[in-house]
Amino acid sequence: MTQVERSARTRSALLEAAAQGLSRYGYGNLVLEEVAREAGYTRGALYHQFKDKEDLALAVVEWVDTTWWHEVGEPAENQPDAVSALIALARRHTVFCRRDVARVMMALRVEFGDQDHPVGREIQRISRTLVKRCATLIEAGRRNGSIPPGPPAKAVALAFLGAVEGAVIALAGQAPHDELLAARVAAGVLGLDSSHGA
Amino acid sequence: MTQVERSARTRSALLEAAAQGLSRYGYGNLVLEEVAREAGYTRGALYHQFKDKEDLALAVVEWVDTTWWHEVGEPAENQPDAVSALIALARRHTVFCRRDVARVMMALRVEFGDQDHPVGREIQRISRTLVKRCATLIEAGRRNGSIPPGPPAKAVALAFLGAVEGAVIALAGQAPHDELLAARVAAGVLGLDSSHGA
DNA sequence: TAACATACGTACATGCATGTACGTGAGCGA
DNA sequence: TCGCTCACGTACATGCATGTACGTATGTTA
Repeated sequence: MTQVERSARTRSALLEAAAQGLSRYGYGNLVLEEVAREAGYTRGALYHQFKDKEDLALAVVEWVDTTWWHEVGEPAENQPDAVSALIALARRHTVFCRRDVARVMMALRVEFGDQDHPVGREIQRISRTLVKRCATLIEAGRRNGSIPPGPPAKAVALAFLGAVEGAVIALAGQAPHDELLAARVAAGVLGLDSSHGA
Repeated sequence: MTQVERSARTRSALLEAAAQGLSRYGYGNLVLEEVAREAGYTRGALYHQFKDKEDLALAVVEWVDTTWWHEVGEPAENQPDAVSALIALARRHTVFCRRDVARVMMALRVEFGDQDHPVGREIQRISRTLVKRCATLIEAGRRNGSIPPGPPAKAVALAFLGAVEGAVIALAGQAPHDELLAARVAAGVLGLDSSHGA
C-alpha cells in the first residue's frame, strides 16, 4: 500500500470514529484514546493526522457539513418552489440523520451554546447560514402566497430547523415513520395544511 | 439566622447555580468550583450539602422535574379534551423554557444518550413517563375523532415532544413568537389543521 | 456557660486526559 | 543499496477537576 493511500485511509477511519464519539459523548467527554482504538489505531496516529483535539473536532464538523449539503441542502434547493424545497429539506434531513453521525451538530450546538470556543463558533456559523437560507425560502413562499403569513421569517426558520432536528433526534431513526412526522412538523411550523405532511 | 434556614438558603442557591451551569455547559464540563462561586460559596459548602457531583445533578433534575409538572404537566392534563391538553402542553412548555433552566433536561439527555449513567437513567425514566402520557392523550384524541390517524401513537408522541423541545430551544425564548410557533409545531405533528396553531 | 453539633472554608491527594518527545519500521528516491 | 522521510507506537510530563481530611466559627442544647 502506498503512503498517501494508507494515510488517507487512517484519516477517514479516525474521522468516522470521532464523529460517532462526538455524537455519543460530546466534545468534553470524548476520550481520544477511545477514538483511536475504535478506529484501530493509537493516539500516536491521531496526533500525527490532527494537530490536537480541537482540530479533530473541526475536521469532523467540516466533513459533516459538506456531506449534509451534498445529500440534503443542494437537492432541496433544486426543488421548483419554496414549499417543496422546505418539505424536501425536512425529509432528506431525516434520512440523513438515520446515521447517528448527524447528531454531531446537535450535540455540539447544545454543548457550546453561545460560548467563545472555536468549535462552537464554527457550529454557529454553519447554523446561521442555514437559518438564512431557510428564511429566504420562507419569504419567497410568502410572496407568492404558498406560505401563509406569521411571525418574522427568521423566527420561523429557527423554529423550523429546531423542530425538525428535535423530532428526528427523538425518533432516533425509527424508520419509516420518522420521515412522515418530520414533514408534518415542517408543514405545521410554516402554517400549511396537514395535507402537505403526507 | 437559624441553622435550618441558613442551610436551606445555601442549598437552593447551589441548586439554582448548578441548574444554570448544567444547562450551559452540561454535566462533564460543569466545574463545581464555578457553581459554588456563582452561588456565593466554595466547594466546601457544596460537598457539605451534596454527596458528590452526581448527587448534585440528580437533585437538579428532580427539582426541574417537579416544577415542570407543577407549571406544565398538571395544568395541561386538566384541559377538557386531548387536543387542548396537547396544545396547552406545548405552549406552557415554551413559557417554562424561557428560563434557561429548562434546557437542563435537553442538555443532559443529549449528553448521556443511552449511556449507563445514573443521571442518564433518571432522565430516561422521566422522558419515558412523559412520552407515555402523551401517547395516551393521542390515542384518546384519535378515538373520539379529534386527532386524525397516522403513525403509532408512541412514535407521534416522541416526535411531538422532540419537535416542541427543539423548536423552543432554537428560539431561545424569543417571546412572543415562540409560543405560537410551538403550538404550530404541536398541531403539525398531530396532523391537525393549521387553525389549531392559532 | 460549657459542651456539642452544624455550616462552611482550606489544603492535600488522587486520577485521568491531554499534549509532547522520542523510538521503530516500512516506503521511496538517488 | 544507502539514506531519508513518513506513518505510527510508546513513554513521560503537565494541568485540572474531583473527592477527602481537617480547621474554624457560629448556632444549639444541657
